[in-house]
Amino acid sequence: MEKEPELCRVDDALGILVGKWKPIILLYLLKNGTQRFSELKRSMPGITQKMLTNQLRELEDEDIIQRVVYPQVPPKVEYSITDYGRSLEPILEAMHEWGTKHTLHKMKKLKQKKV
Amino acid sequence: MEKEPELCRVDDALGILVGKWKPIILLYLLKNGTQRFSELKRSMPGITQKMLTNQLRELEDEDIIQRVVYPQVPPKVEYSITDYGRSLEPILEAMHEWGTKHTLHKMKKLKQKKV
DNA sequence: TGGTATAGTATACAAAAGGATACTAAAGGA
DNA sequence: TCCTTTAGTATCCTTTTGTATACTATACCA
Repeated sequence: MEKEPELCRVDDALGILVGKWKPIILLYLLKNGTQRFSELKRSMPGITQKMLTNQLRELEDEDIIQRVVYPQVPPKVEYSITDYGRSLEPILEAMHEWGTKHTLHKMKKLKQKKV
Repeated sequence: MEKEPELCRVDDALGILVGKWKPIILLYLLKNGTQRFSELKRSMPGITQKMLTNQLRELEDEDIIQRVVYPQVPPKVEYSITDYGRSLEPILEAMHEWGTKHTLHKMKKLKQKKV
């Protein structure tokens, strides 16, 4: 057994993915390609403008997504995944898969609580 | 193109992993097997007793770890990963790998800011 | 009799994340 | 002239997370 290395590189990935809407945004952009602000908003009922802007900015700051502004009125802004962002796909994939696999487990727990 | 399914099963996995100390605790238990409370505490400088208890309880509530109390004085309590918890390993693995791979990217960004 | 060790709990507080609501500019259409 | 559309800001508030500190029980040891 070797001494543990810098264990927590995990937090690097986690830090980027954490945020109430970030996974949904990323999965959406991964599946549907480039999207305008309003399209994203419409596909996420419940999100406020502020939160959407905010989460997009954070993802942009990490170079996970790209923001392109068209100088028009009314404004048009498009968002898309960067290649760097795309490298997160396996992780999202793995989490999604885990989540679907373990829905059963969650339901068992719910039953326990009701008893 | 099909309509998107229930996209965000991702949050199920994410919800379990999120918490300032949870990934470290999990990696630690995965690598080192069963550990007592005090051993965990010693291996995580900076964590408070309250936080450690708290994070362990949350992981226990999700059936990710198991808690065994020995009726002794002074008390002895051991924590270990459950099989269910072990199923998260690939995700942690993937995130850790991603994190190490992209340290370079982070350093580039740091340089940019300094300019 | 007092100190040590273990695994906590209780309380108060600080910081971060998220939400609700109102506001903006500027072109085009009725 | 006013309304609509788009992609935002600004302000304030609530909830969730995380931190600091002090306190507990009880057996063993000197």
